[in-house]
Amino acid sequence: MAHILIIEDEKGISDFLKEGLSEEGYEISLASDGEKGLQKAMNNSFDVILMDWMLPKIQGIEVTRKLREAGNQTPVIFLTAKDTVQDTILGLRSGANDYLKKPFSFDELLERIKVQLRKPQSKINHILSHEGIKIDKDKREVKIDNREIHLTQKEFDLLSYLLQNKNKVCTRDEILDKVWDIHFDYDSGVIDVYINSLRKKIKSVKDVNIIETVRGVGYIVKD
Amino acid sequence: MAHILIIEDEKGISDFLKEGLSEEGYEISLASDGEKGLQKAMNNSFDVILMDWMLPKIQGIEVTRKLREAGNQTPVIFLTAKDTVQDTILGLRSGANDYLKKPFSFDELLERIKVQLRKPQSKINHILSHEGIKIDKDKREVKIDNREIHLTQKEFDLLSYLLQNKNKVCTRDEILDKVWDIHFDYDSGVIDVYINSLRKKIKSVKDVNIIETVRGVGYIVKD
DNA sequence: CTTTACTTTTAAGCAAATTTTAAGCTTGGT
DNA sequence: ACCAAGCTTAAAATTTGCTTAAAAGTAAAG
Repeated sequence: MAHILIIEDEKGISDFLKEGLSEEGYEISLASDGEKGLQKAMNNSFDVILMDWMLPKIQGIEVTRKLREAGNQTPVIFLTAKDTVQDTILGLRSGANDYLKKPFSFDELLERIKVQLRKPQSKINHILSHEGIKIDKDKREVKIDNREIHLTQKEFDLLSYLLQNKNKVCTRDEILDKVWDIHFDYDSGVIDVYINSLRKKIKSVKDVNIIETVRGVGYIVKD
Repeated sequence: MAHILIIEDEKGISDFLKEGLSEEGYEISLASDGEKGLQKAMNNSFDVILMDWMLPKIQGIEVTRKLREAGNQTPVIFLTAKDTVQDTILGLRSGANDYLKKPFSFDELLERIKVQLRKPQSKINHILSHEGIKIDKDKREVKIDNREIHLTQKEFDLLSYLLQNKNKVCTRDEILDKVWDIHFDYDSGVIDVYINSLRKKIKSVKDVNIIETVRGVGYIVKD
């Protein structure tokens, strides 16, 4: 689970935060002044830092600035009583990622922490796989048991669409709509031709038929 | 300069935003309802989206959700009169990156936009390298096996962009958008010409072809 | 202001790959 | 056995990308 550093000198607040966040499953570290906070932040890798503005030794804004100068990119959320627009701007400009004015709602804080924890982009959704067939949407590459096969654009789009809707029958209309961008009623044999060519290309590498036809309706890929 | 999409139905507000942000040097696009907004957001690559909550056709929260479902990671900042904690949480949970309650300070908005525009990278990306090809973005210098080759500005930008997106197909639209700053549909052979010239210059020093073409889509540099 | 060197864009011909059409053939269900 | 739906194949139509050359645009130097 994610690891959060709280840099806050008022024990009441830090205890309250620690308790609440622990309950949510976060691992918490505390620092009671700017100096200790900076040191902890530099020597460990936290997922988020909650920062007070007014702190003993070094002010929060200065801690943030020094962190960024040192190349540390850990998301910083200010939690502070300094509530003017000017303060907010200074806080953000020092390198913080968000700025919450006290008193704040704990639930909102939770949600804003989650925003910072979001992965910039998970590749997870860009790779589909099914029985040894791997589709990498970024590279537009298809591998069967690690052997690459070349698909044309439409073949790739069609196969992706079928795998994306695994275990669900894709009707001809849906396929025409989503893969061919044809939104009206249209009758031609294109789909048949492409299904055929996909099956052929797959079979040339591995003797399976993953695309079943559902007579009168469309096609399906089952687990 | 960064490109911002404003999805907002009240003309007064969108005009105000457009004027203020243009003055700051941002390029602005407008959408007056959720449907148009979603469409624009999907078909272009913006750097930030400013989103109203209550919109004709599709609500802002739904637009955000659909964007994220489709894998679009563009930062979204809600600008809305819905000011309860519960609304904020719903907004952020739908996939937004920040949430500002009306009336907000324009200066704070500006600063929060800048937060979203911050690149999550440091000096690492100033030097790209790939199979003996080294690009120094600061010096705008390209070396292949330590022999320098001269690239024109556009050639340099294009090669940088491709290397920055290593292992991901760069579509022609994306390239036109990011390298040529052309944000509308445009058909010309410029990209082909530049790819050709890049390949030629690289080959004149080392007999490799790092730029693969993905027919019907774009180009990719693979590891 | 004009020249010159260079960069960027346009345009056109060509070759090759992709996509669509069409026609005959197979198959499953009644 | 019949018929419609689906399969297979090959050829036609279309699109795409590569390559060149020339035109248009820019900026520095004379």
